[in-house]
Amino acid sequence: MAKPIPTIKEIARKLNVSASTVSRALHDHPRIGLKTKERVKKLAGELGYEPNSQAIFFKQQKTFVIGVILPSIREEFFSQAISGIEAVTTQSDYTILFAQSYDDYKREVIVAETMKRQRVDGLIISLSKETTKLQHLEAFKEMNIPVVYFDRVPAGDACHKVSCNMKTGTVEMIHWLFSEGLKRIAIINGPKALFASKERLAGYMEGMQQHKLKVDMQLVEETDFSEDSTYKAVSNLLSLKKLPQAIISFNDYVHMDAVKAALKKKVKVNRDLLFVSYSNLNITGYTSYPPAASIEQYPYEQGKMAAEILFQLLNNKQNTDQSYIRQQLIPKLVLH
Amino acid sequence: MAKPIPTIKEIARKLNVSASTVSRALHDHPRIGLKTKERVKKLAGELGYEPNSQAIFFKQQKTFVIGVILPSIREEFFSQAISGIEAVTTQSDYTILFAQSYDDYKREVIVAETMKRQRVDGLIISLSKETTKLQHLEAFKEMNIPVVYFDRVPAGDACHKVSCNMKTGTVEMIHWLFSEGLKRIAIINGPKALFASKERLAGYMEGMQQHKLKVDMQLVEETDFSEDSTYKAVSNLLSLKKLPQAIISFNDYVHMDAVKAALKKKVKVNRDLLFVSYSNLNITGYTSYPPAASIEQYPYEQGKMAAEILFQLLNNKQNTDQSYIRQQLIPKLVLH
DNA sequence: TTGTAAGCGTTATCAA
DNA sequence: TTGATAACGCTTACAA
Repeated sequence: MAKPIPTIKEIARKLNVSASTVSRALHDHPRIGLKTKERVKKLAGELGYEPNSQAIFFKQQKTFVIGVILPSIREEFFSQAISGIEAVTTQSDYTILFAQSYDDYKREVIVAETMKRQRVDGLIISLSKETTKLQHLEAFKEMNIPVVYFDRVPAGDACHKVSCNMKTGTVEMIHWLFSEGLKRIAIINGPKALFASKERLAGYMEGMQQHKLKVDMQLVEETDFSEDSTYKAVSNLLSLKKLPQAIISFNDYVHMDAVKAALKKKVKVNRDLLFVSYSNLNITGYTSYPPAASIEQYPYEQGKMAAEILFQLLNNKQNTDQSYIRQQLIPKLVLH
Repeated sequence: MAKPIPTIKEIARKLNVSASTVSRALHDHPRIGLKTKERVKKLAGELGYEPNSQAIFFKQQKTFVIGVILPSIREEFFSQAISGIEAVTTQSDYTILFAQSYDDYKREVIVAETMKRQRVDGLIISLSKETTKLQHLEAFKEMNIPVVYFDRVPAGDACHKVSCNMKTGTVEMIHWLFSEGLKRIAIINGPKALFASKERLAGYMEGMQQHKLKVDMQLVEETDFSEDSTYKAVSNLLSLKKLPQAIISFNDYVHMDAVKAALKKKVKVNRDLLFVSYSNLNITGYTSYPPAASIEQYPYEQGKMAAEILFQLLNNKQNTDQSYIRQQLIPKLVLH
């Protein structure tokens, strides 16, 4: 059954020509005999010859593979993002080596190692929520493998990254809430380590101050994204003497858990207490209590842009220009 | 800036030993001098040596990469499945080359080609809903690359596959509906070409007959999974003279669209008309009208089993045993 | 205990 | 127009 894959050598042997001739014939090299070319192509077709990319890549020191590491593909945000990445890579005949960190720093290090060993030509990553150190990724740079971060990006300037300016988005959100007459605005933020959390907080502060609203730190809660943690955050907010009039959740998943918690506590969701969120995912459309407003973060576009930046870097490898590319998308407030 | 990745040769040169010694030292070959071993390892560490897997794989004629082709990772079903696959591959130091067919046959062919060129060691695939011909996948067999299908599997016997026995599941569902006193049971099935659709229909027929219920083909609708198509199916059912008492949707996404449609038509969902479904996805828990019952299809387990079968095949490559492995999971009816 | 050399499949360079 | 050869990085039989 094992009809082995023919190699150039075999074709050469059967045709009594040299391997290089076969190679050239298959590549339509200009100065190769027409007859030879045809003979070679014919036999190659019959034998079902397939060039061995492993060998080619090995020789070229390229793999035509880019690594993609995401916290969790189950989140619609990331599944959309990877589709954006895929849209770009397909065009360039690149493929995607995929792995999840499951928001676990150790796993992120391990899968990064694996991808490094696999010699991916480039890496696109959205950091795990636990990640603070970046040695495992700095290592790529040393090997001259470009790394592009997106969405969950490091704070510093010394990296290529794509993200949504959540500060701006949050300011806009508060602006809208204020215009609706709401002044006691709470936020359930993500883990402090996340850059995205810092941005949200900064936007929260700035937005409140712009409208001369007092910032009450009791209104600032935090979740590690587990349902329990979000439940606790909601509990805390609902046990305050002065109840909040609106809750901004870190994203739509937190939002859904927050609503669940609020309903248990008999809150009249979006009547007594307005829930708003980030991400603007499709699934909220099917839920009982979608957020009254959500900030669209364009995951597909973020993925696409990250991939585009990566290819830009790959094509300028020898380029001495060592500046970093940083793109910020302007999020859009979507009312529901 | 380009500190190039050191190779075995360089280490050998700097240490005035041969490349083979370095290779053996790094692999803890038993009969290599302790001192040499240490010297080599030390320098390798200092230089940040990383074995070039490309070269190793090239030599071993293996890639330690398996291809995974899914219709759409945005569906929770498939994102759970790939996590199951990943759980297995990680243990064996394999990585996943990932691509989506977007339920487009042509795309499926293209990405399959790409993976073949990349010489994946094996392939796991869930077919696009358009796929009827399998040449693009037969080609893998000829190259001795094992292929394992899961969930959306071909009908024939001549392949390795994992799926949930949806016939059994559907019979069980009808059994339960009957026990709830419902007799006019409609089904919104998927495209006829899908094996999964055939199984559901077979189960529907059998279930109805078991309970001596008349099978009325007007109660059997079909959707191509688009919201419009599902809307039309629901419309048709609701315009029947004798209205159905229950609707079985192909999966939870169809279910959600079906409910949306029914609500537009002023149906009292799950009161006048009971909605049940397949998949038992988490997201339905957040929706206003989760299915009254859903058939758990164990996507994570299916992915895991498919990967396990694949590794079994990879480890028995020379094995002459050419029988096909076919696994069926028994789905579970989950009441909500 | 270590070194030498061949080989994996392909392509590029040089020579014929 | 075609052929011979070397090279990519690594492993491994065989030789020393």
